[in-house]
Formats: sequence, C-alpha cells, structure tokens
Amino acid sequence: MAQQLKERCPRCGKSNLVTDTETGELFCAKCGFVIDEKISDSGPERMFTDSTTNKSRTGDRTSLTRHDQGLSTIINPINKDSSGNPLSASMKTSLKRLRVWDSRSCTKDSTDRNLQQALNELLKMKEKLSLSDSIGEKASYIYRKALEKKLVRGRSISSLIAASLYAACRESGTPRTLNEISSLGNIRRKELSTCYRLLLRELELTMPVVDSVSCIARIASNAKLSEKTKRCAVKILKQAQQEKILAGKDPMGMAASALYLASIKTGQDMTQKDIAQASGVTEVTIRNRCKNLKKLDI
DNA sequence: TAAGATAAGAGGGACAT
DNA sequence: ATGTCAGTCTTATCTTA
Repeated sequence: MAQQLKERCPRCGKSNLVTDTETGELFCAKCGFVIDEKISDSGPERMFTDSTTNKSRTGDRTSLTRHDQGLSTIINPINKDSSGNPLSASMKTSLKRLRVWDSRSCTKDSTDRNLQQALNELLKMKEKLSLSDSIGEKASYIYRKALEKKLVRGRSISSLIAASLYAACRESGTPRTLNEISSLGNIRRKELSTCYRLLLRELELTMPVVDSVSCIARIASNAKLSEKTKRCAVKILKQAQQEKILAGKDPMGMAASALYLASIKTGQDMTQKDIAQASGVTEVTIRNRCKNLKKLDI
C-alpha cells in the first residue's frame, strides 16, 4: 500500500517520503503530508505499526492550511486499523465523520489540485514573512472562499495567495506592507493590490484601517531607535489623530515622519534617508507628512 | 551632505456618461 | 463599459543651507 522513496522531504530533509500506491499521493512519513509545520510530531494521532513497509496513518492534526485540512486523502473504507484488527466503536464513529469531511473537501478535481498547490505556496510565503500559524489559517480560509467564488480563474495562484495573506495580516492588525509581500513572493505589486481589492469586494470583507501607531514599533526596530523616541512619536500620532490629519494617509508614512520628528526632538537626530529606508516609504513622503505634522504644536 | 522643492508619472476610487 | 477628476505616493532632478 505504501512505498518508500529515496527523495528527501523538502521540509524536514528526512528521506521518509512515502507514496501511496492507491492514490499516488506523496507525503513525508516523518513530518506530514506534503509540508507539515509540526516536524517532530509524535503525538497520539500517529499510528505507525512496527512494520517498516506499512506506514499507514490516521492523519495529522487538522489544519486549514492543508488542502484537505490535514486529513489524509486516503481514508480506508474498511473499519480496520493498520494491523488489520477491527476498530473500536468510538473510532468507527470518528472515522465515519472524518470520511464525510474527506469526501467534502477532497473532490479530486481541478479545484482540489489548485488548492493543494496554493496552500503549499502559502506555507512557503508564510515562512518567508515569518508570520504566525493563525495568520496562515486565516489566509487559507480567505483563499478557500475565493476559490468558492471562482475568483481564481484567469489569475495566478501565487498572487491570490499573497493577497489572501495580506488580507489576513490586515485583519489581524499585523503590519506588513504590500511591497514586502510582493517582493518576497515574487509578485508584481500591482497584481497583488488588484487581487487584494478583488478579495475585499467579492468576499465583502471589511478591514480595519492600519493603525499607524502599530507601524512605529516595526520602523523603530529597523532603525534602532530608542524607547524615548518611540514614545514621543506615539504622542505625536495621537495628537495628529485628534486633529484628523491621519485620514487617508499611508499609515507607514505617518509613522515614519512621526518618528523622524520625534528623533529630532529627543536628540537622536536621524536623517530622513535612514527613516525612509527603515520604513519603506520615500523621503518625499516623509517630508510631505512632516509638513502636516509640523502644523501641530510639537 | 542633508534637507527642501518641483515636476512627471502611476495606480486606483468616485462619479458621470 | 469608459472617461474624467481630485488626491496620493513615487521617482528623478535641481536648489539651498
């Protein structure tokens, strides 16, 4: 039923890749189906037999970031365990439930293959951006919705995945810019933002406006600014918020210029160039935002 | 050298046609 | 569906202190 191969798993590097002869599915017996975030998983969900040739499994923990939510695509219809013994009654019921899930999510058509490929890409990108698992889950949820609405047709998988990831970041208040995601994902920024807006429109998502205060921490750590400067910049932004000059402006730009002004005030004296590099906005934008901020009594 | 100013261009939302 | 408009941000270049 299962056949061991020589290739190494791209994820964990172990040469435990196994192909299932019934479905032709390739998975890593060490770390999971295609790519697994839990490499050293040896919990009770694993049910290896002693035989080295028969490494069937009941499946890993469920996750939206797997095309079949982590459930194995090959749930054997025979109610026996891997060593051929009949299953307990409770195991039978849960297996029955699993099969329902399986048949729903694993339709083995183009949609499924698309999802599988997309989620692989999602995991790679998530790693590159060092984002949390929960954001990955969110992104894959969004992508599933997009797939349901047939938004993928005519668009590249990677750009839509990147857009889902960006949306997940926005939703959870994790400051990542379109530029960062597009450059790390090798996607044109324009394409990414188009897809993102498409998602918002079609899925009727509403995103919270990026809080410019939360951008401060990122820029400040990039530019190695002091706590004092950070606090000062937050104060400036709070004031700007009250004067309603934040609306419609790029929050990264606002945070950058607030930090710039704050660094002057605290004597840390950063140049516009430094801040621009640390924040990813241009010096001109910083200057323009500074013009607005300087009207405040700072 | 850093900061400020200016101009041209891109991309997208709102709105009208 | 297409075009126009106001506004934003970016890039490039020049000037100023």
